[in-house]
Amino acid sequence: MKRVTLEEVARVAGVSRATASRVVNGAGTVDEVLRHAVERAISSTGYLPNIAARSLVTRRADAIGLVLPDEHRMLGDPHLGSVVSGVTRVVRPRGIHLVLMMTGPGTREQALSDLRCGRLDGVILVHTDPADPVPGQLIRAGLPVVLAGRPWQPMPITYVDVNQSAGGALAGERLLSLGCRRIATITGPQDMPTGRDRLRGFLDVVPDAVVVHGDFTRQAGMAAAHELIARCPDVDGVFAASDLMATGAIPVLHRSGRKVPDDVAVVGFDDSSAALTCEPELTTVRQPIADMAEEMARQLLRQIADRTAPVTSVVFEPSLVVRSSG
Amino acid sequence: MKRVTLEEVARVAGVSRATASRVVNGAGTVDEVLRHAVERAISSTGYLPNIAARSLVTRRADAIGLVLPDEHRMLGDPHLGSVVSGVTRVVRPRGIHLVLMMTGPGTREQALSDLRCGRLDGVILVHTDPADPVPGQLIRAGLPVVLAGRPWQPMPITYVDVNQSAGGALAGERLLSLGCRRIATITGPQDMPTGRDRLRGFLDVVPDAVVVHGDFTRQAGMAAAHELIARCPDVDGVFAASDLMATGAIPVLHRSGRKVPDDVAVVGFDDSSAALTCEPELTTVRQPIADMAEEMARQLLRQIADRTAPVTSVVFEPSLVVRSSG
DNA sequence: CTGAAAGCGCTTACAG
DNA sequence: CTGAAAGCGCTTACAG
Repeated sequence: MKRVTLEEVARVAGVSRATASRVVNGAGTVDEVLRHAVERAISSTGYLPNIAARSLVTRRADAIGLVLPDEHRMLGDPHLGSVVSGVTRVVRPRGIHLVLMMTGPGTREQALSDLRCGRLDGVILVHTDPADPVPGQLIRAGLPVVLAGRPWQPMPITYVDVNQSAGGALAGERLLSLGCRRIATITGPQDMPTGRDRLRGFLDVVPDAVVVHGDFTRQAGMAAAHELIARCPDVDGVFAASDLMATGAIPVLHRSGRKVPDDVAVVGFDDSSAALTCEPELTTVRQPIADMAEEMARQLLRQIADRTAPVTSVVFEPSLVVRSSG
Repeated sequence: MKRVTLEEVARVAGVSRATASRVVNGAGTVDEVLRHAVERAISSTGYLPNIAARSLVTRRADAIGLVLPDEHRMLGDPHLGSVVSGVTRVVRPRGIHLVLMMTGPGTREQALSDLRCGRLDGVILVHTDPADPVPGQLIRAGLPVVLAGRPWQPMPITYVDVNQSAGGALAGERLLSLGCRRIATITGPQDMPTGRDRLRGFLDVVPDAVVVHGDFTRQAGMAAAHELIARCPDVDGVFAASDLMATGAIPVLHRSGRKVPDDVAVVGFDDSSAALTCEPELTTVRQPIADMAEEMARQLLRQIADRTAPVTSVVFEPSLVVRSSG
């Protein structure tokens, strides 16, 4: 099974390599007759273009990177599949490869050098943290990059996010409409935009809520529920800023003799798979992850096509998924 | 920021392009003095090799594909993160890219042509189904491939799997040692090796178990639990062949007035995140997914390095994770 | 150990 | 619209 080159296709079709190349790349400026001859030659020889040779001259890798944080934070992330699926939808039809880079601490620079040496045309950065220098370096180098989620500090970078505070408000309104009178929230980390925004939106709607701090993990949800019961025994509505925290809190509430949702309504955030496997099933705020991922890919492709494209931010609206817990 | 080429490094170091190339690639046959000169030139110029140019001559892409089934089956897959993380651990230090291909029906051929045109050096195939022609085509073409999980039909292909029947046996032994007398199992699909093997191993240990069929989904777990209660009201031990089915079955058991684990012990399979968010937490059979993924990557790299490497299969042993449900 | 030279397979001005 | 030719940046026999 030897490799078929353009040279051979051209020979079979009786045209020059240049013409063969034009029809492979869909240049409109080829005579019908020759085009057909080349097309026949392509299928009869089973020709596939050598991507490396093409890249060498076009200076495009036709590959983008999806840079994820290290395993500790990502292993349990319920959204990875949806993100990949969304990005794939826009990238695949264009023949662009999705390169997954799961980075440990200090390894994110890998993406930078892949970009610099032309091995990647651009990257989508997920879950950066405030100390991460990569986004800044990327911007300074003028390399195409899109952030998943608003950056920690304001910076001129394209990002896609969900309206986190609107999500918090949705949760608050739900608990209010359920008739809850003593409402509490278990927050996400307050040094993350996500954590802060969800809380802010929630407090806009339920200003007198009891606030207990958490960090999005299940363990934090359990600890917070204990604290909540002690501080506020008559609590009848809880907004957990992540589904994971909600799944931690519910068993604690149950064990304290409180029924969910009869005694305490619980609303989560994420609509992760945990929302469905928990008992009762979780009412939760949904982010359209796959759609957001599609948009990130589109934004990145736009930047790659036009290096001077303006910095953009796209914010999606969350929705409430009503199930049994609240 | 213009691109630095080997040519320039050579000029700065005062050597030929060939010599510069040798030190970049770590060929041992370079004089100490020249080597140092080149290394200095590399860092002073910030040189990064152009991968496309290198690929063109080495005929290696330095990229492998991870081919996953379409979103429907993968979105909820709890293992994606672990698989990626395991593969990354072996692939990254070698500078090899991990290309994620999430395939819809009929799209798996993409991987094949990427392989043929040299854009990928090999692929790891996850969750093939029996009708999938790709594994066969890959083998026939002599292209490097590793399967995640035993193939449906016997074929000469390298794969990595967990000892599924040993896992079923582990679950059976657990229920037995708990003193259960009326034991049942909710099976996976019996046209999948995974489903069959888990059942077989379980029945080896609990030959008189009541068997209800499922398909690994949560819905199937709920339906099966209803059937089970009807057919066998005194059931006191259940092995669900997936955690998802277990999380579906438990609430049904609860609603029927049976306490888990007091009245009915439940053991799952997968040690997925669902096992932790369910109440009570699930006792389950664990597969060392990340280790298995590492091994797949290693096997693939071996095949890429040596096309005549013998077909191998590596089978890992599962373990029982005891929590509260059984 | 080192360098001059060929060649990997493609795209793209440039002429015609 | 078409083709001859240059060139993308690297690696690797081949001589020396």
